Amino acid sequence: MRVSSPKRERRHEQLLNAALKVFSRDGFDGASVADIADEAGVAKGSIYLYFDSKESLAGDLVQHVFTQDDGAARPGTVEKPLQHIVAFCEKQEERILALGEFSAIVLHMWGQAGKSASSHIARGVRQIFNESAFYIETLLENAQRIGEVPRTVKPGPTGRAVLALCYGLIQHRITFDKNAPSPAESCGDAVRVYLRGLGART
Amino acid sequence: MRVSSPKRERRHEQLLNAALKVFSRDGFDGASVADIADEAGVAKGSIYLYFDSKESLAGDLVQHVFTQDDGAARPGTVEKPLQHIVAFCEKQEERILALGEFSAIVLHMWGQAGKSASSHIARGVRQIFNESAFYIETLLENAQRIGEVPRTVKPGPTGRAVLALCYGLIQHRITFDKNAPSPAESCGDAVRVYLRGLGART
Amino acid sequence: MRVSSPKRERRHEQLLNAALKVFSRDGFDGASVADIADEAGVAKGSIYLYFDSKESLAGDLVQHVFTQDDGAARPGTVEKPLQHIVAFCEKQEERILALGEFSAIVLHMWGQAGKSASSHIARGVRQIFNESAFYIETLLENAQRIGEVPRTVKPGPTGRAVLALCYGLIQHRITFDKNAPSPAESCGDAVRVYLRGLGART
Amino acid sequence: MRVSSPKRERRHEQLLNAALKVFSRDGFDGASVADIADEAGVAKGSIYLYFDSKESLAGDLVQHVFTQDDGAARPGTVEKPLQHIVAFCEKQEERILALGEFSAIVLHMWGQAGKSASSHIARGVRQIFNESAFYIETLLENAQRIGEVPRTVKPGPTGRAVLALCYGLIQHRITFDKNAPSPAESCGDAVRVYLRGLGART
DNA sequence: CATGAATGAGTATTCATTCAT
DNA sequence: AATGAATGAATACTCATTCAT
Repeated sequence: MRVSSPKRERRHEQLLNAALKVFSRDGFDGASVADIADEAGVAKGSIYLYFDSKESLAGDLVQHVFTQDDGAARPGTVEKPLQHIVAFCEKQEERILALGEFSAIVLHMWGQAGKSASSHIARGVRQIFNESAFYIETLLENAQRIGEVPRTVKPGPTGRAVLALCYGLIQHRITFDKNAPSPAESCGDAVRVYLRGLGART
Repeated sequence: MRVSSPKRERRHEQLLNAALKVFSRDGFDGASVADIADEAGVAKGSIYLYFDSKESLAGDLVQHVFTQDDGAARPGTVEKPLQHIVAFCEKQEERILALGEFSAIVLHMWGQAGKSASSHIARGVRQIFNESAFYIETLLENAQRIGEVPRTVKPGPTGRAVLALCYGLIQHRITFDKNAPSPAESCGDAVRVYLRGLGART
Repeated sequence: MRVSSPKRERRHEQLLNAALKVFSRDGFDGASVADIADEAGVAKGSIYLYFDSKESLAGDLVQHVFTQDDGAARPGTVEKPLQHIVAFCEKQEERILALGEFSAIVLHMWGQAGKSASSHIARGVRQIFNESAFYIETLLENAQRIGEVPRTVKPGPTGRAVLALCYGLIQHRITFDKNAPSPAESCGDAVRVYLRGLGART
Repeated sequence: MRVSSPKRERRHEQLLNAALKVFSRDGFDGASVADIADEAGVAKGSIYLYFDSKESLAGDLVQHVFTQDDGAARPGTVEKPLQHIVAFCEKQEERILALGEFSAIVLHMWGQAGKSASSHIARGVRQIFNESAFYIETLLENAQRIGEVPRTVKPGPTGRAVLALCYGLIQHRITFDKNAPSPAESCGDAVRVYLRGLGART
C-alpha cells in the first residue's frame, strides 16, 4: 500500500471513481464494498489492496472530489481580491455540481463530518474547509489593504461566513434545484450580494 | 397504529425523544432500533407498535424537531417584514443549536435528504424547507409592497437563497464552531448583511 | 444475556452440546458459527443471544466439559488419599473419553491454552488445571500425614506431575489408542506405578 | 518441486525457520502465509515454490522440529538401556524447550494431530510418536534381557506410556511452568520415578 | 526463480423485523 | 399493550492460492 506506480495510480483512481458513483447513489452506509468492486469490475478483495478500509476509501474520496485541479481554483491573490473570492466560490459550485448525479455525495460527506469528529471522512471535510476558509480570509485582508472592504470587517469570521453561505447554497441546489439554477441562488451572485452588504466596492 | 389516545401520544413522544438522542449520538445508520428502545426504556418490539419502520420513525422525528412550537416562530407577517425574516432565521438557528449535543442530527438528516429522494426523511426535510421558504417569500413580497426591498428582487429565489444561507451557517456552526459564535457567522447578522446587499433598507 | 430461566438454561446447554460436536469434528478455527447453529437447529444469529462471541462460547464449553458433575469426582479427601488420587485421575480419563468422538476437542483446547494466554479458552483450561492440581496436592499432604507417602516428596510439584502424567496419557489415548486401552496406558495404572515409584505404600 | 540443489535446501530451511517463528507466535490458523513470507523476507508467492500448501508446510515443519539431529538422541541401545530411556526423554524435553518462545508450536501441532487424522500435521506427529515409542520399546526389551526390568512389564504399552508421560510433562511445562522447572516435573526425574515404580533397578 | 497483484470463497457479527406469549 | 426470543439476510474484511510479468 506504499509504493505508487503509474499502473497503481490508474487503478486507484478507477476505484475512486467507482466509489464516487456508488456512494452517490446509495450513501456511505448504504453502499457495500461489494457494490463498489462490482462497479469497478474488480474482485471484492482487490479493494483492500488499495485502501485500508471502507472508511479510509471514503476519506480518500473526499480529498479526491474537493481538491482535484485545485491550483486552477486559486489564482493570484493580490489584484482584485473580491473578484477572486467570487470566482473561487463559483469554481467550488461548478466543480461539485459537475459531479452531476453524484453530487449528492457532497451533502452526505458533509453530514458525516458532524457525526464522529475522528472519522477519516470528517477529517477530510474539515481540512478542505479550513484550507478554503484561509484562502478567502487572505483575500479579504488584501481587499482591506487596497480599500475595497471596510476595516470594520473581520477577515477570519467573515471568510468562514462566506464559505458557509457558499456551501449552503450548493447544498440547497443539490437538494432542490439541481438543474434549474436561479441567479439569486447561484453562488457567485449570492456572494456578491453578501459582500456588497458588507460595504464592499465590487 | 391509527387511533390516538393521550397515553399513546405520550408514548409516541417519549420514543421520539429517545430517538433524537440516539440518532444524534450515532447517526441514522449507526443507531440501532435496540439502542432507541433501551434509551426509551421499552422493549425492542414495542417500537413497532408506534412506528412502521426505523425509516418512518426518523421521518416523524424530522417533523418533530423542525416544527415543534412553530407557531411562535411565525408572528405577524405584515409589519416590519424584514425584521421578521431576520427573526425567523435567528429562531431557526436558536432552535437547532438548542438541541445541543443533538444538533448533529440536523446535519445528518439534511444529508440524508439528498440520498434517496423518496425516503421518509427526505420528504420531511423538503417539506420543512418549502414551508420555510414560502414564509420568507411572503415576507419579501410584503417588504416590496412597503418599499423596503427593491422591486428588482425576485421573492421566490431570493427567499430560498436566504434560507440556504441560513442553513449553511447553522451547519457551519454545528460542524466547526458550536460553542463560539462570532457575529459574522451568526444567522441574524449574516442575513442582515445579505439583505442590505440586496438594497434593502433595514 | 443476564437472567436465566429454565428455558434459557436448556437452550444454553443445547447450544453447548452442538458446539461440542462441531468443535470436536472440525476444531476451533475449523468450525464456523453457522455450523454450530445448524447442528443445534437454530438460526445463526441466535447463537449470539447466548454467547458474546465464538471465543466465549468455546470458553464456556471448556468449563462445561471439564467440570460437570464435578462434585462426584472429589469424594472425601481424608481417608485413603492415594486411592482418591488414582480415582480422580481415572474419573478424568473416563469423563474425557466418554466424549467419544468429541474427545479430540480436549486436545485442541489444551493446545489453545498455550496459544494466547489471555483467551477465554486458555483461561478456562488453566483454571481447571489449577483446581485439579490443588486437589491432588491436598491429597498428597494427607497421605504424608498418615505416612503413606515419604516426607521427601514435595506435594505441589508432585501433584502437578501426576496431573501432567494423567493428561499426557489421556492425550495419548485420544490420539492413538482411543478404543483399545492397555493397562499400562490407562491413567489409573500409570498413576499407581508412578506413586509406587515415589515410595508410596498403595 | 522435486529437484534439490544446495541453494534450494537453504531456501527451504529459511522458510521453515520463518514458519516456526510465526506458527509459534500465532498458531496454525492464526498465522497467514503472508506473515511467514514477510518473516522470511520473500514474496508471498515464493512460498509455493517450496511447498504445496500451507498444510504441507506445517507438516514439513513438524518433521523438522522433532527430528533434527536425531541421531544424537539415539545412542547405543544395548548397554544401560534404562539410562538411555531417561536420556532420550530428557533430550526430547530439552530440544522442545530449547525452542523457547516457539515451543508453543509443539502443543499446537500435537493438538492438531487429533483434529483430522489425515492431515499432514497429524501424519507427521504420529510418525514421530511411533518412531520414538518403538525406540523406547526396544530399550525396554533390552532391559528385560539383562534383568533390569521385570518380565511382567509389557514393552510396547509401557514404552508408549513412558512417552505419554514425557510429553504430558513437557506440555505441562510449556503451558504453566516454562521457566521454573521443578525436579518432580522434569522429564528425566519423572521417568525415573515411573520406571522405579515398575520395579526397575535404576 | 521470484514477484505481488488479483481473486473469490469463507466468516464472525449485527440488526431490522416478526410473533408467540 | 408489551415483551424479547428468534430469525436470516446483509456485510466488512481476510487469506490461501494462482499466474502474468
